[in-house]
Amino acid sequence: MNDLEVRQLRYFVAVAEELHFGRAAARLGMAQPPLSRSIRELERRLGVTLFERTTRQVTLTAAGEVLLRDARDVLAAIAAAARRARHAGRPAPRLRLALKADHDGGLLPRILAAYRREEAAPPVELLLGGRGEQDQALRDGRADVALLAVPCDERGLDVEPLLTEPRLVALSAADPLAARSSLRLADLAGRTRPDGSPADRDDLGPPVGSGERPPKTDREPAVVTHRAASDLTQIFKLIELGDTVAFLPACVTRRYPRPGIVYRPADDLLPVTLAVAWPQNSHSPAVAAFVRAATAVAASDEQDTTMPPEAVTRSSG
Amino acid sequence: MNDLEVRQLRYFVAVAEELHFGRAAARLGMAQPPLSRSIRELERRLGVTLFERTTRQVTLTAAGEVLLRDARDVLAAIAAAARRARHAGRPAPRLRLALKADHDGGLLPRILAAYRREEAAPPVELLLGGRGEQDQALRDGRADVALLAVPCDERGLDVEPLLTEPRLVALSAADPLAARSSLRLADLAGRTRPDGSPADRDDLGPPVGSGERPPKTDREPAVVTHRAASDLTQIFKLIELGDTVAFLPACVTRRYPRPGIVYRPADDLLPVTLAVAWPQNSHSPAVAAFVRAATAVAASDEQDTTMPPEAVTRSSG
DNA sequence: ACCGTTGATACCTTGCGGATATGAATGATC
DNA sequence: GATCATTCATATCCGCAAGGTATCAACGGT
Repeated sequence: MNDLEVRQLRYFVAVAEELHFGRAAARLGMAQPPLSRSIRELERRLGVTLFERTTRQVTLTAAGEVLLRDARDVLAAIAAAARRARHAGRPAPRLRLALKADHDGGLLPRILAAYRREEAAPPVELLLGGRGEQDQALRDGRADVALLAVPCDERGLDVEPLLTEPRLVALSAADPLAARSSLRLADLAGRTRPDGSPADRDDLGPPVGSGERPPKTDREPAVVTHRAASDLTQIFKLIELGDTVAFLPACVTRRYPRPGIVYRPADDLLPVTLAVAWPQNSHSPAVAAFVRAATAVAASDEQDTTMPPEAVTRSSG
Repeated sequence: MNDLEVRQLRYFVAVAEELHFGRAAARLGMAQPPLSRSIRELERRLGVTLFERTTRQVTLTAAGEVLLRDARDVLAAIAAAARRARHAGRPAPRLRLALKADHDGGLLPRILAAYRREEAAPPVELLLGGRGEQDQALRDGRADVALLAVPCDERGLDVEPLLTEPRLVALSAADPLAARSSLRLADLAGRTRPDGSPADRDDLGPPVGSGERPPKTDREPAVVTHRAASDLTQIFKLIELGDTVAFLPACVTRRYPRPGIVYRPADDLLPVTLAVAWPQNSHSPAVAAFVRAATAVAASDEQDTTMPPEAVTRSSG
């Protein structure tokens, strides 16, 4: 049939991103003429011109922009399909759970216990990652299910909220602001967050573009991390040095009382909602079992919300 | 690279659906040996066996089942991408709005008026269809935006609820039940709905499989429609004949008072929510304009909810 | 006016996808 | 239990389309 081919989409995305046939061809590891011809063939099949080209510059048409979005999605979906199939073909496929270390609202042990009591419960493989990596891992087939903070990019995912809890500002005990009992985000001007972004605004929310870099502050902070710190111990180290602050869910702050660090509420710091998420077309019984377990634990936890969290018995250290 | 090809996925889906290489090859319009070889090549690339085959029967492995879901999605996404690109390449691309005739909650005229006042508002092209066709039209690239009833299959879509309104049972004035002022679904046992499904249960909800047939009743009704009636006039004809009942949103019943038909509330008939929906990766300004218009109209309408709907001035007939 | 850049064209080569012929294995039949 | 039919796999050939090289043509900057 007159079907689009994956190769054509790959080529198209390369040219659309480079806006230069020569560079795109180099990126694809091929010569320029066959690339030009392949794009022409794609345009012929679609009956649509995708690029306006002169010998000096190449621009996307409106149709090209539309196709670019879809083509990226399709290519990602194909790669994800391959990954998922490969995983499912392993002799004993595990349930790959993506989460950010310690950001599980303290529910993880109970969720895992409830999960293991389910019928179809293959062993769980943890996939630890930084903020915003969980949804990506679900989409590209590296994970089967995730515990993540919403809002996030929910495209292609099913998301079930579990619990909402406030976040606190973690700052050095030596910080002047530590003397105050409550803060506002504006008070944090000049300080940075562990990922390098400025701390006086809360950029929580779905990441818009895929190739997004963390915005840089104009004035250089005293401490610059080469890579964004994702490990909590690294983060605490940075905070103790001053100049860096972090917004941490209450469950994390309760678990990590540290001498050099204080936690303060901030009025305009939005609470974070923990959710369980999975790919929309997943019909895996293991995923279903995990989701059941997670929602059951969260529901039983909600009834305890009336008593203060200190009153809850800690089962283990 | 070791990338999957669309052709391989098409072949795989055909074999997975037929579970027979010969028939699958016939369906694909090709000979059986190259099909077998192509599947083997796919398995080699994935490093996974997708089918257990003996000379007498072919079965899907677990990995095959996983890939089948993803492959169907990918193929649909590619076809949709092609359709969308073709449409976007037309000289004056229109905004294609999918909806079910008359099931617009009476909002459509005002939504269209508000939409036309927006900045980027290309002409609207209506795409009328039966229940459950709207989400499909969005997914496969035939429509850019839709007004539809939730719950529906929201996979790949963004959905914004507009208004919720009760549904009423439409039945023949000659029906014994017409004497009662209120019904329950159980009272409707034995009657059928216009699509042929039994009327004593409400199968509202997301359709599970793609190739689902409407369930047949065991006892044959007096009137059998060859195709499911989707046109309201056809539906009314059937209802007048008795034996058929329909669940219609209040906005429809208000617009169509008919002598031979009465509308009765049913206690356990869930209300229907009208929503505006669009493909998740759509960044079209026209779609954004339409969604803004629809939500604005719905919001302004919500304030009038306190007064009974009869009190609302009817602008046109 | 000249030169460099860049996409298009022409032509050749090759690898892969498809067809035909045939083999091998398995279940059914008498 | 020998035979046959069914069905997937293998062997081999062929044609086309994807990729490479050489070259042209158009446009911009100096």
